[in-house]
Amino acid sequence: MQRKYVAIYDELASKIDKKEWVAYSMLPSENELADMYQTSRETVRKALNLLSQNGYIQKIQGKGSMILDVNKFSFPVSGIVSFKELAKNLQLTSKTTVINLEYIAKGHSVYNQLENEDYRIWGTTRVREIQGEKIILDKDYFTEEYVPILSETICKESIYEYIENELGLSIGFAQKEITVEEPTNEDKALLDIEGFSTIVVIKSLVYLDDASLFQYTESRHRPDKFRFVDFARRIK
Amino acid sequence: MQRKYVAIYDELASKIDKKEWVAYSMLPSENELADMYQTSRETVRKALNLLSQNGYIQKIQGKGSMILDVNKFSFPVSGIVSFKELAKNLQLTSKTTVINLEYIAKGHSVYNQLENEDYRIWGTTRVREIQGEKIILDKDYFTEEYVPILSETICKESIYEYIENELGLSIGFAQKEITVEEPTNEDKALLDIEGFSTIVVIKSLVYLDDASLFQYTESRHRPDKFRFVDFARRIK
DNA sequence: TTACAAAACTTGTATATACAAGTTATACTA
DNA sequence: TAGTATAACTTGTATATACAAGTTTTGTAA
Repeated sequence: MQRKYVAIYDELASKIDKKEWVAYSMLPSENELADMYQTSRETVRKALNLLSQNGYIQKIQGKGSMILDVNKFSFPVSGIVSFKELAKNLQLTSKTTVINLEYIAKGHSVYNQLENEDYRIWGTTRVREIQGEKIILDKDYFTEEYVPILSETICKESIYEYIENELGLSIGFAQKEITVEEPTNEDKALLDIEGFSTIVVIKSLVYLDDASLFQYTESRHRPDKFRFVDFARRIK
Repeated sequence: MQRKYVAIYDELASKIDKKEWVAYSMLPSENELADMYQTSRETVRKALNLLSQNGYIQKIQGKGSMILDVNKFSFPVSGIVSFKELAKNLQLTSKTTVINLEYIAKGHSVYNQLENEDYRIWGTTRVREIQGEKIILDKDYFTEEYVPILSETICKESIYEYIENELGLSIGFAQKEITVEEPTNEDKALLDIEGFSTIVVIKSLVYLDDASLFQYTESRHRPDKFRFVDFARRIK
């Protein structure tokens, strides 16, 4: 199915991103949009709810839908985004070096994190260079159940692209935790962090569409280059 | 209006929070829930969408809605939550000291942050103590337009409670940015951060339901006590 | 028993209608 | 002119129907 409401969402979001529709002005009314897209009001409302959830608009009863300034904090890094997408969006020169790619020995704590005993676990360590500086250390773990084969070439390119396009897996959601820790010896050896006494650590559990636990990741960032942007709605 | 779908959401969310319904099991089907609550399937689906957005369930086409483990990272601090709610939920002994409460002189950068020239701006600085340690420095700024009166008593209690219950303002959404900075002299003077060379800074722009910009906040945390938990869905 | 097809479930999308609730413009009255 | 009531908009909620699409169970045939 084409999914009309997603198509409408994409088109409206694109117009807001490209500033064809300027912030603080009003969207056409739901009935007007329904006419424009030759669809029903309910279908338009599904598209508008997506826009609202993602911080594009604020709906005001009786008045209409106001377009928000998505660039207030310049660039949102929230959600699940891969490093490659990120670097491309920010137009930075970036480079990925694969430090390590191997099966993790049984008994390692990731076997608990991934709640898995039956399958072996792939582990890979990668250094991310931005503008020539080694800024980020990514440690990713996958169960062999979902990712049977993993090569250095794939790790150097985009693992997410491989997983979604080649393996046909569909990523659903992630639980993330951000903390600040002291650098480990590995951090000090692999990253350019002279003079820094802390590291920002983002631990993620990533799940597929069918809610199966699939990946555990630790992304370790030099604090001066770390920035996390979030959009949150008040729960009523 | 009673808003059936919110009532259903609250009841289901509560059962999952209290673990009356256990993680990884399935919710009753949408038709069964519609029967149970004497309502239509569409109304049930609105409640389930809220659950899905907030990380309570994963919907799987053809199978049903799986209950997720909300306590995977133990406690979600995402969304817009006040310090008082937070401390209560975590059952910590906490104390708030009001350092400062005054009008901010024109020319200060918050007049730009709040995009305001016509009204004066309230500024308050507060220290948050947890388990006897001075951990968090909160600097809040409000325009006089929406908050005409602010007292030390209100700041010592909950400003949000005052704003929502007394002033009748309805908070809509917030844009947040998390970064790591060097401590200022003020941080060093007011917080227990001997031996720490970094501070986690959360800058927030808070908006009302009608999308009007209302508050600017800087919440400055000692890094060892900082923890941010997030739930993110993959945008398809 | 096994394999396959069909039926009976599940959630997903699209449409239509009705009325409630909030805002704004209009028209009327004093 | 000023104020007020009304009408005409806006979004919000609730319901019903139909069919698409994915999963599981059931029943039948080999």
